[in-house]
Amino acid sequence: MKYTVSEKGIIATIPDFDLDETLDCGQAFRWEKIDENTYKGAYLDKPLLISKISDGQFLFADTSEQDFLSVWCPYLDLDTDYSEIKSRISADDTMKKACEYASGIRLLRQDSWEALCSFIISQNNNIPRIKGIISRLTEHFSHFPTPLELSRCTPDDLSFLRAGFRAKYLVDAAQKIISGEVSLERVRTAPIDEARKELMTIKGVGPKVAECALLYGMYRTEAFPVDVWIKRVMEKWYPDGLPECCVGIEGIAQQYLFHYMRTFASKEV
DNA sequence: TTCCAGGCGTATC
DNA sequence: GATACGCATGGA
Repeated sequence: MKYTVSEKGIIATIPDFDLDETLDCGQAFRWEKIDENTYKGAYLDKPLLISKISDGQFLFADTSEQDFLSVWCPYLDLDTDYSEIKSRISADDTMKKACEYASGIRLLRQDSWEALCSFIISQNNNIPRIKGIISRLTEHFSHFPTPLELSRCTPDDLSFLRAGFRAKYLVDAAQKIISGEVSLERVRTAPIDEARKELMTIKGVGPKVAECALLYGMYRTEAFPVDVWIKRVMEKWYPDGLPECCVGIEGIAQQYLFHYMRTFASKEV
């Protein structure tokens, strides 16, 4: 990772990276686009202003060199070679097109608890409303609430969220983590089927939410969330399953396919 | 007004 | 195990 420290912040050269495609593509919900080339957000309650300053050049402001290295590099998955990943999965023709269409996607290494909550909130919901609920959640607690903080709430206490029927699911997730009934650390390293099973003991966590928590919150790249868009992708191009070149990184392939189908192929019909 | 949004729990067969 | 239906909320 090449970078220099300037008065304005850290200037880093990052290949295969697009702010919109990575921070505003439905994998994270706390990033706010404040102008054409800048996003404002936080991770582990550390703030960041990140701007594209030219092709492949990004400014990290409102942060320190230490946090750049220990927080933002891992979070943005900057040590992973996405050119290599894209080259590998481009052995498949449709995948090649999807990679070319949204070539700046990166899989964020998000916090597992926050991702779990975010995707519990996401069910039968739209992205603007998901963002609103999470924003009210973090503002109310002045940070993303811990499992302990949420476990002490009743669904009624969370009515300010306007999360509807999902509030009770958040409380159940928090309580199961505090009781030890579910351990996100155990889930993180468990064989994928056991991991899915353990997550799905939480009320409001079904196959889709479990898969999203694994992929986006635990960097389990073999997790493959299937929503309506990916269902269409599979019916259209992969009726017999994903190609061999995607084995082990189905979740990353899914990111390219999701974006491709939503913003491009959906125009065909 | 009605439909829908990166689903899931429950009832019913 | 498959399928239908309700669910909170708010924007289109």
